[in-house]
Amino acid sequence: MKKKELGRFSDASYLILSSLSSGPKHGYAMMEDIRQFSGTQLEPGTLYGAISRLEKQGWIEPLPSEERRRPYRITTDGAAVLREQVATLEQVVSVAKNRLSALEGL
Amino acid sequence: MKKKELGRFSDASYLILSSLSSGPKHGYAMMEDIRQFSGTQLEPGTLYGAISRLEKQGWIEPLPSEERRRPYRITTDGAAVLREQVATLEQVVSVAKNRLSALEGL
DNA sequence: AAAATTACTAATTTAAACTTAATAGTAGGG
DNA sequence: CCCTACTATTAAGTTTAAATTAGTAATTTT
Repeated sequence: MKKKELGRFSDASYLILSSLSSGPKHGYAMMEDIRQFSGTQLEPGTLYGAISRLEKQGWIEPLPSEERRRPYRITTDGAAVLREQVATLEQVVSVAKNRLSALEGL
Repeated sequence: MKKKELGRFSDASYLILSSLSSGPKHGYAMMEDIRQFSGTQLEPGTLYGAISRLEKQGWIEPLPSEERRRPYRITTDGAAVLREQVATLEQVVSVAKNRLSALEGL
């Protein structure tokens, strides 16, 4: 997929941004949250890999860590990117739903 | 991302299935269609790679080729998988929208 | 105290996506 | 009728993300 301004934008990325848009969380808490609202179980390798990429891009930022937890919050840029992504997804979902409902039989 | 029953399910995959749910198309026509309804320009490597994976999984199937075109149509299985995916995406989009609207300032 | 859960790190493998280029047929305009 | 642009696919090489798995260690629960 090509998304000129945004670079790659994976499932894991927008799930994490969605999770952080209800407030700062550390990795493990995101895992739980994402599993609950999306049914997707992100494995540690996927989750923490995506987290460090998002941090590098400036879409999330770390907060002072508590004990052994490393909490993050979404940045202004991250929220903007998520808003854009959500708008696109909404559009795609609506097209897919319309087309599927017109599919005879299948 | 893990999706036990479905295996990987990429952006390119559901864009192609969405495209084919308005009727059979060959690769190039999918490219055009997808660009129009999603704003995503799938490059040939991505598109034809995803097509052959979808065929292998039985979610799309080839029709007799016309001239130099290789048209495909979505299968019953493919439609079922897309329906499921769309339902999940709808759920995720709705959560993200709610959370974003509650994000003060950002 | 043992077991389960929390929380993250790390390494390897697999597979997808990006990029780019090559190929070749077809159509339209000057 | 030749040149260009568009149509349509194949192919190759590189990069990156994701899956898988294992390991560590602290905390909580039983």
